[in-house]
Amino acid sequence: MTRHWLMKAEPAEESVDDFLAAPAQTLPWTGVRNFQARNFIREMSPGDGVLFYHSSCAQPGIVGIAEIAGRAEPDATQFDPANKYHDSKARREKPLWSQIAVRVVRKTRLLGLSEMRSAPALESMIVLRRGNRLSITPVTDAEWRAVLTLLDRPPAV
DNA sequence: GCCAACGTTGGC
DNA sequence: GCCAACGTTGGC
Repeated sequence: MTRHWLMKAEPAEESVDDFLAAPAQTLPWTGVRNFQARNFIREMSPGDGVLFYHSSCAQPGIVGIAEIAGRAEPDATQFDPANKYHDSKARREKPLWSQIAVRVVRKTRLLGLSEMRSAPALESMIVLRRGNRLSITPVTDAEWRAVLTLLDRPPAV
């Protein structure tokens, strides 16, 4: 079954443009170090739709449409002592964290956080809930369609 | 830089 | 298993 997700990236680390510039517009999504978000990665299937979100930046919001391009596999960065996401508790034979290939399909206009909050159709989105800090959240079919509709319109805020 | 909110850690 | 302290996220 095809599902939909919202995935947060910090553009200073990896932006939607970095994905577009990569071979096949695809990069592994690494560095997730939260169990709930990791479990979502493990539930993903190739072809799932992704809302690409920029966070911790001047203009937080949705900036592109992407899709899952592979299956969950061990996150390579957990084994690398030189990597900032290194996890000393992880073992090759017993990985703790997962990564997955993500392909950016296209950039969109910025659907800013404030515009998202002001759209009644997006009210239920987990990413908009108070105190939410999850970097990966499931998106319902209705929310997905509502976002695509909003993206086709000029900015409302 | 501030701060709310949440996850993780570790003592007991 | 409880829970206080601490660390992190992320918008502003």
